[in-house]
Amino acid sequence: MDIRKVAAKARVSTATVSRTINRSDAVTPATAAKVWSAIRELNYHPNTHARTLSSGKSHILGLIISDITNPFFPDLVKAFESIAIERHYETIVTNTEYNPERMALCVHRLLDRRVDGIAIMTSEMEPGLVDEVQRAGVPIVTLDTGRPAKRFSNIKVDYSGGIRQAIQHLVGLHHDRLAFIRGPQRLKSAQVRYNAYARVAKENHLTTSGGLIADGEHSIEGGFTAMLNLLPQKPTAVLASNDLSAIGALQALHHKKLNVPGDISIVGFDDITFSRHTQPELTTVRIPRTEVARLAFEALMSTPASENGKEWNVSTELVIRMSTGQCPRTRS
Amino acid sequence: MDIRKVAAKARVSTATVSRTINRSDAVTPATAAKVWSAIRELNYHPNTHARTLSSGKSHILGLIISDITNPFFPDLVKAFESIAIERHYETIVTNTEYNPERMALCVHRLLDRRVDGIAIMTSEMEPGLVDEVQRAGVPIVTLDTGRPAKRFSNIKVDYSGGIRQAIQHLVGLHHDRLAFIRGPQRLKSAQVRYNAYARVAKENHLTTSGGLIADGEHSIEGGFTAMLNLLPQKPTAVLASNDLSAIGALQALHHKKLNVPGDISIVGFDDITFSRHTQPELTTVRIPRTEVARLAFEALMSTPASENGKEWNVSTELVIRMSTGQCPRTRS
DNA sequence: CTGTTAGCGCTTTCAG
DNA sequence: CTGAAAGCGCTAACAG
Repeated sequence: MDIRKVAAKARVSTATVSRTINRSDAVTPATAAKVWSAIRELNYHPNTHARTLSSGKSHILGLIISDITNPFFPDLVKAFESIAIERHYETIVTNTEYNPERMALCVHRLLDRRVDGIAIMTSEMEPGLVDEVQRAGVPIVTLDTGRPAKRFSNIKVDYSGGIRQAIQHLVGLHHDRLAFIRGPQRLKSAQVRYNAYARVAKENHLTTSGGLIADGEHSIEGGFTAMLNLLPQKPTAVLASNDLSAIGALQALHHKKLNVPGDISIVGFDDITFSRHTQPELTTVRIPRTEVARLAFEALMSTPASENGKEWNVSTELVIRMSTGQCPRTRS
Repeated sequence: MDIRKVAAKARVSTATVSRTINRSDAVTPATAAKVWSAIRELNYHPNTHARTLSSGKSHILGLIISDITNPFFPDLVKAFESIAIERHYETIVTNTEYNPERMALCVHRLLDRRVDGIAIMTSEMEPGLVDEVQRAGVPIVTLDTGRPAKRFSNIKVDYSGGIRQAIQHLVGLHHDRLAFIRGPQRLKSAQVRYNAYARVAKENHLTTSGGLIADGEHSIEGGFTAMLNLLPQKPTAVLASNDLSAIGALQALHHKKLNVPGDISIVGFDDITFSRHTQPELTTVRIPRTEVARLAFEALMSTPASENGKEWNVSTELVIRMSTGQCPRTRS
């Protein structure tokens, strides 16, 4: 079942069949109709590999993430795939498992498959790999990594703005001892969040003594421990670098029979699905992942083979739920 | 950069290069060495599409799931991909979004990409589609759907056994009013769980009056509502068809200021990651998803082009955590 | 507007 | 054990 059979049945050349499949407008509606009906009758499906081979475009996109098991990613992946499907692209998703070697492997596999673009959503990236992709002539888009260059775009999330939204919310509730649970400082996105906390806290004349900073490793367990370490410093509110560690903090407080937000307020970052279901529901800074996915796709599509990419900005949104309230000391 | 350049550099024919790449043992170690070094020097990567076109094997597998956003799936997907990579297969993951039309679309897209096998892990399946895949000559494996047939394998999870484990655990704790939160009855896997509950409860001479059954839709919200509806019937323990609805039940009880397991015991099903982090930690029946992924891959690999598939069994495991305890009425 | 034809890069007989 | 050559199924000039 190949294009020749269709051509024969429709009594045209294979070129014409190819043209009508590709919706070239250089085909008379009449002949196109003949071809389509032949296609239907024979239940013909073009061979994508043959297509790729001769056209040079695979219509496959690569999406690299850290770990599909991390609740940050599923929404992103889902959104990216939906958009891709809509635009008739297939997507291959690969996990780096936070491992640089594995990241290199992912990139190479995608390059071998001759993908038409690679979206790297891991907030870490070896510059060497970007080069390689660029040399391969494949558009690439990353999350918070580097500046636009040849075929290279970047999506920039306004983490600082998000932290500022959170702190202002807390300050508005009269909190004055604001602790921070950091993420792994080797992650650029975690660094940025921490720096923003330090800066904005200072702007608001809040103490940021060492005791108010703890490391939460961006995990529930880490957040739990971090919160326990923070407790002796009597913070009135705690800002976590991501939702997972905020959830850990929530559990630690529950464990210590402290009330949230009665005794302490908690704010997360990311707005993973589960944040809506914690006890109490978590106030958090949302990263609009659907939007990120959309921009990533757009960036890949809009980067003509030889042009420079651009920088795409996305801003965060404070989602106020039940884990934040008036500072206990200032309540009537 | 193609196979010809390599052949030229190594001073052999393209056939020989092809053979050494494919590790045919019809190549002298000496010539193979020459070829490999040429490959390395030129940094040659075979074009997978050309390969697929002429060999007929794409080395791509399709993995169809309902929704990557459902916490049941990420582990499964991750495990499947790791195994696939290890064995040098690429995998394309697609979401049906619980929609039959979309499922058909997924299957067709995969067939168009000439995948070497399709794993459908959705616990729902149109028989028509299976036929189509079979006719296309592509091995297929499903989860709890139908009996083995030509190139068609099935993985059978022992849901009944799981329900039995849960009920026996509860009976051992002297519970006698055991409620059940059902899943959507159009899902075969949910039906099986419900039927098993009814049967095993009866075997143990427990009441299963209508009031002890509620619909939880396999979601947190659904579980919440279901639990509220169950409360007037004063169950001493509740078994949920999946963890999400068990988590909803937990929240409902918390909301009503009831203690788990002091007042009521709760058991979930699946053992999603988050079950370890609920308050209290959820006792649940684990479906070993890594094992399921492994078997699915194995099933696809071990189905020679024209042979019948087989049935692969996987059993569940009761994970006892903190949400179950002695029946309150029978405590000293 | 349609047909002819030369590849795309690799695998695979078939000879030798 | 190695090479020559015929495709795999499609696209893209180039003619007409």
